[in-house]
Amino acid sequence: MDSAEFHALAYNIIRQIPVGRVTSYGHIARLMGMPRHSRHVGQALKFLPAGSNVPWQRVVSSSGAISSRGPGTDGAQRQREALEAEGVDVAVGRTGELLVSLAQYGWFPASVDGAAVGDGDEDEGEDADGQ
DNA sequence: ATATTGACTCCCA
DNA sequence: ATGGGAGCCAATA
Repeated sequence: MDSAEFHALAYNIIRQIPVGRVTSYGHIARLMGMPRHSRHVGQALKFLPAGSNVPWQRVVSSSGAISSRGPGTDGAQRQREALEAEGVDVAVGRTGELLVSLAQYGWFPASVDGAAVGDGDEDEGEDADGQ
């Protein structure tokens, strides 16, 4: 698979995250059939062109924490605002760590439309969507 | 071509 | 529950 295809697939999945919900890099990678490419999902978001309809803000780490990619960047801050605007409650730690309750807003379907699940490490699980 | 980094995750102390 | 270290795959330097 090409990096461009990887990005496209990642975007395709991220676009399907419902409003008011968040998921993790690792899960997206898993849905793509590449559970070991968690970091590259974030990488793809970095390649994300402006104006795209990809809700990158709904993607956080597996701990539900928003990675503060640099003290001089406001990305994490904007991400929090965007999430709160969608109704997602974001907790802020002492040092400004942004935490989202995955138990409450986490969205982890076993598979999504257009996703290629099934590449080596595969452990099917029921939708943890506990609405 | 080799070394380092990165919007990560998991396991063990 | 928290903290530190190793594992991973690609992109960049």
